[in-house]
Amino acid sequence: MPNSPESDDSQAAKNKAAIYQVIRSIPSGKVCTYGQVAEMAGLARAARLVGHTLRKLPKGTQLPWHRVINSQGKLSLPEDSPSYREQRKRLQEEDVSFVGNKIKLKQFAWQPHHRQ
DNA sequence: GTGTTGACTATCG
DNA sequence: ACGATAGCCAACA
Repeated sequence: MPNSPESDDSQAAKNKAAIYQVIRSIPSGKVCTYGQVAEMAGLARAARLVGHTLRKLPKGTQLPWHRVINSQGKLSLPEDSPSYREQRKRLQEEDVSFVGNKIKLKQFAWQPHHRQ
């Protein structure tokens, strides 16, 4: 008999939920890259999907989206955008320090396999 | 259905 | 360290 594949819509909703859950688990004062979030959500090589998901976040979301940055240690937003300043402000309030416009990933990257 | 875009990333010069 | 390039994949026109 034919398998019962879920619709693309349902799968997309599932992926979004997985991405949300991963981001929710990032502790304060730590950051994750898009690729890392995708991998932890079971979506390897879907870094751009994480970006798309965050871009469409509802305005009043409680998700700590500001803890997701790119692999260069920079924020993936135009520096002149309100969102950029919001993200940077929130991170600095969590004691995540910037050097120029970059974060030291070696220091602030969340390593779930390491004991804190 | 096809081509373009983008809150990505690894690699190269 | 930095910009250009190619690969990637879902959303959008």
